[in-house]
Amino acid sequence: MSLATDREKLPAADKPTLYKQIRLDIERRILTGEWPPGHRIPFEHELMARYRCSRMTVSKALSDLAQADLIERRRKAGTFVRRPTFLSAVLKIADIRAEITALGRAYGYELIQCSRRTATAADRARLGARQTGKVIAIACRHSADDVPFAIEDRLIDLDAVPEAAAADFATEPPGSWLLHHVPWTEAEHSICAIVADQQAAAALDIAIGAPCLVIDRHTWRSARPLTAVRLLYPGESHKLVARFKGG
Amino acid sequence: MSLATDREKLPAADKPTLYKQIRLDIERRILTGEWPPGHRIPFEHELMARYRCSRMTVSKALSDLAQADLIERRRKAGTFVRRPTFLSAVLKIADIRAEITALGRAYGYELIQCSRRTATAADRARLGARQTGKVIAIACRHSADDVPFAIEDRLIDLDAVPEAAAADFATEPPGSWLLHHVPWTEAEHSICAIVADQQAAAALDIAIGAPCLVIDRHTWRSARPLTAVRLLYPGESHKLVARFKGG
DNA sequence: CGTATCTATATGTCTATACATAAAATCGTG
DNA sequence: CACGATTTTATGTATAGACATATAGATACG
Repeated sequence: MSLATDREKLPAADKPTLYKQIRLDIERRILTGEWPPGHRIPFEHELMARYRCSRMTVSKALSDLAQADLIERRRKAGTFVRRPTFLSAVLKIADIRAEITALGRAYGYELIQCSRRTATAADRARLGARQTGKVIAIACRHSADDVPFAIEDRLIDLDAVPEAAAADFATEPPGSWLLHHVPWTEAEHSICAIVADQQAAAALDIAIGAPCLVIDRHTWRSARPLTAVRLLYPGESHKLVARFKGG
Repeated sequence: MSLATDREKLPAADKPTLYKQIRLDIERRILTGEWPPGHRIPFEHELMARYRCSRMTVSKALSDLAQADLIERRRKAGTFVRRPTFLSAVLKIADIRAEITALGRAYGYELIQCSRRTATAADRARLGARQTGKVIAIACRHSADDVPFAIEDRLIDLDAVPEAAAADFATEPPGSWLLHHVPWTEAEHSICAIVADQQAAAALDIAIGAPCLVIDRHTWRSARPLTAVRLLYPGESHKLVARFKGG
């Protein structure tokens, strides 16, 4: 190693301050699975050496990640990648496959429809995209222990997420694929209740007129729309739980 | 002012480290309205003098509050109390009166029932409280422009929140009162969809069988249950929106 | 008067250091 | 070996100082 000119290459950030770069770098390793849940993150003094900075700086990056519940810090023991909790996962990460797996149930996935087209006016309105471009439209169904769990209707902006063209949504659910391949900066959920019409009732194997929970989620990266998804859950058998810290 | 022995009295915290005490102190002033939205918080060097600590320490407290969207920091201008945004408010703060007022609609409140009793087994189960004690049970209705907006069914643990005995829930909605008088550390929301039964339909002025959104919220202070509330919203006319930052 | 430039200043980041604290690991003893 | 006391160590908090950066407000200029 030579002098302080050869810091490791790091992914770019909004304002590439050092602690943000460190945070993003570690976050990337966690989200890609390079550092799986339970993995011990290098000690602060190791990170100091790796990034050639002071302990306060790596500590700030780690504290940020700890506050986001991505890692857990234990005195004397070290810092570890947390396994995502079901509670916070629902509204934050919202990967249905991980959610069902975490519940210890058998995950089932079924692609109903997947098509690629030039965005219609309705598609653009739904995404909130200004200019015309290509989109992927996906309909699929998630099940737990062979019982329908949710149906998903998604639109992905192919110009914002060109890698999605190569993804195989017949085998991997789009939510999981996106979570692991596409970083996002903002997400908005909008939740309401409806009663099942004939189509929803058939897909979810419930009665017509039964209550359903609808979640519309929009995701952006730096104000650019990435994807819009509508999830339909059977209403009473299902609860969304979110936990917040206020202290 | 004498020497460093006379720091201002601050409310207690879990681990009363200095920056947490500062954070809590400022948070209290904001939540009680002593520092209303738009108010400029003292400059860092003023806070340094007030709390007799270094700038890094007050900066950490302020950064925490900024991350929680309670304040906004602008270079050269200073630090200001943010006016709560509707978006994040819904699932985080959940003060229905503030929510409706922020929408520019006329808020209406109607106390349906309010009683004080020794906690039954059902009450204890609902609160998650271990020991028996006094509780307040409240039923009320919120409306916007004279249209029913939500009905509320709440239980408050009087042992954990003794001040509630003196509150007048005939004029002030319990959610607003609690928000301004009782600090909490954890909250959990659980959301599902149901269809309106006869009673709910009458209270919300909707059809029997119409979809309703149900939010069950539990709030704790340092793992001690404070209150449990069930909110019933008309399902389709209403959307809950929550926004998250992931970057 | 409007506009471009400069300056003062509050926040943002970073360093090097110090001591506190919790808990894992070790040691010593019965 | 079991168990309590001691040591070690990684994180947690705090400090004083430095420089960066954005920008509100003052100033100079056309």
